[in-house]
This record gives sequence, structure tokens and C-alpha cells, in this order.
Amino acid sequence: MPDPTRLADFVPYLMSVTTNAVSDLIADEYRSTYGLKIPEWRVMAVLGDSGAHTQRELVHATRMDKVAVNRACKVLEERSLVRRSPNAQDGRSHHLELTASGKTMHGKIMPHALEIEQRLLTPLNAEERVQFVSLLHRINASAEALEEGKTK
Amino acid sequence: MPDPTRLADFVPYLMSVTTNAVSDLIADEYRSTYGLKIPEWRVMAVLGDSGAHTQRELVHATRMDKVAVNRACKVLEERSLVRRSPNAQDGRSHHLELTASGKTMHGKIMPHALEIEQRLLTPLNAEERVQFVSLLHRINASAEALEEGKTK
DNA sequence: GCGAATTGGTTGCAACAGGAACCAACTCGC
DNA sequence: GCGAGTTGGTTCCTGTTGCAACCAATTCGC
Repeated sequence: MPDPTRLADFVPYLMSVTTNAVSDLIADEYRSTYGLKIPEWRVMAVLGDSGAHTQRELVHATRMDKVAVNRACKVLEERSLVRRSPNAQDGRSHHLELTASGKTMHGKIMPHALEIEQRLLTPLNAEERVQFVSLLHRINASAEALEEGKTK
Repeated sequence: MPDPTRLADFVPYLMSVTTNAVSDLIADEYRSTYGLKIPEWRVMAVLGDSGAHTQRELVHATRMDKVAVNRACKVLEERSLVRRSPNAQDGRSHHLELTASGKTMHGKIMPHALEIEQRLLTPLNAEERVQFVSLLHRINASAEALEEGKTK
């Protein structure tokens, strides 16, 4: 571990800069190709992968704010990529699911997303990729544990 | 590498979620303890580590937007943590450097920052920490290379 | 050296995110 | 089943961010 009196070696800073670069790259690609923003794409990814969800469930699955989820759903609904149907169990919420055109778009987006991911990870070999994902998971858990500890 | 038809295993998503958790943690700490936002803290870190810089140089060192740098400097100046002095070589810009009280604060902040970093990285052994930083650097380079490639 | 192009810094503006307040529907205790 | 408290969803408002236009000082071509 280098001595991070220099900002450049401070891990949270490095994470922030790197993640920003990656996010910008992907956001550009999605916007120019599909007209989707990242929150909207995340919602589509979840619905396409595992079917109908309520907004509540989407908040959990995407780790986004409930306001962000709500806005993304509204946009997707206006574009007829997603449909709402009543929730028999709870009159306050709806089930959201992809429409036919939503599924078509999902079918194009996911391979595209995986391809971008592969391009990004090109410099890493298979073992390093697994390692990287694992390290991220562990740091994530650590950050959440620390956050919890703050009496909140 | 797990099959990321599930959002949770998509690397850019995982990076975003993890980095957000880390940033929130740190932002809370700095704001409640020193009343500093992250951009302000970054500027102080650079000035404290390697002395006077112009805004132009700070933009490069912190990787932030020049507007963000300008605003951070203005705030720090108002709080008398940073001082501007004329630049003999270029009348448009100034040299920015920490005042005495800025240096005092820097002396407290940096150990604190390193301590947070250590806490965050607790679950990783020394080898894993080095590995993580190295992987981040390589992915960062990869993202920048891809960004460059986009005709921009 | 004089005008054109460039660069450092600043201001204004528009998009975005997140929190707090709010409404409607549900659950629980009694 | 009635009232208190909770939860899903929505709206509103605030603060932050980043881009684009801009001004002033500098550099370059000639």
C-alpha cells in the first residue's frame, strides 16, 4: 500500500475517479444508442431478468432512491417500455413489467452491456476479474457495516 | 466471472454502488467534523501535500471540473484556510496555498482520512490492498482509453 | 508590436439527486 | 370494526454538478 499523503493514492479517491470514468463511458453509450439514462437502464435490467416487481422491490434491487425509481418508471411507462398492472395484494402499489417492445429492447441492451463490460475488463485476466468483483463486494460490506455503526 | 444477467454482478453497477457507499461515509465524516465537502477536502489535501498551486494545476491534480475547483477555493478562502497570492508569471491566475490555520486543519484531517481508509480496508490483507489499488488503476486506464477511442 | 487565437478563471444556467412532506391504503391492537 | 401507526408511492423543494458562454490576460504569427 503506497503512502497516500498524496491524493492519488488515497483509495476512496481512486475509487471515485475510476468509477466516474466508467460511468461516463456507459452513460454516453446508453444515451446515444437507446435514449436511456442509467436509472432507467437499471430498472429495465431488473425487470428483464426477473419479471414483474413493485417499485418497493425495485428500490431494493437497484439500490436507488425511491424517488429515482419512481421517475425512471414514469419515463419508461411513457415510452411504453414498461406497463403497470394493479397489485391485488396491495392497492397502493402496482406490478411493473416490460411490454413486448420493452422486452425487445432489453434483448438488445443486455448483450451490449456485457460487451462494454468485457471491453472495459480487457486488461484483466480471468482470475483478476473474479478477484476484483470479490474485493468490491467485501469493501462494500465494510462500508455498510461502518455506516451502520454510526448510531444512525 | 459470474454471469451478470443479474444487475448485481454487472461490474460497473457494483463499482457504482460500492463507491457511493464509501463516498457517503467519508462525506458525512468530513462534513460533521470539519464542515468540509469532498471537493474542498481534495483541494486542501493537494495544497497540504505539495504546496502552492494555481487553479489550473488543481484541476489536473484533483481531476475535478474547473468550476468545482473554483468554488472549493472560494469557500476555503472565505474560511481563511487558503490564501491567494498574485502569480508573477501570469496575471490571470493566482497561487493558492494553505494559511497557518489551513495547515493546522490539514494536519488533523490527513491522519483522520488515513484512519478511515484503514477502517474501510480492514477486511483486506496487505496483499489484497495492493492488488485492489492496482486493479483500479488498470481499469481506470482502460476506461480512459475507451473514452479516447470514441472520436471525441 | 498588432491582431487573432488561446488559456485561466468566473458567472449563469439547466439537469440531477436526495430529503422532507404528503396522501392514500394497509396493519395492528383493542 | 375503529383509531393509531406504518408503508408504498408521489410531489415539492433544496443543494450539487457540469456545461456553455463569457471576460481578461497572454501567446503566437507575421
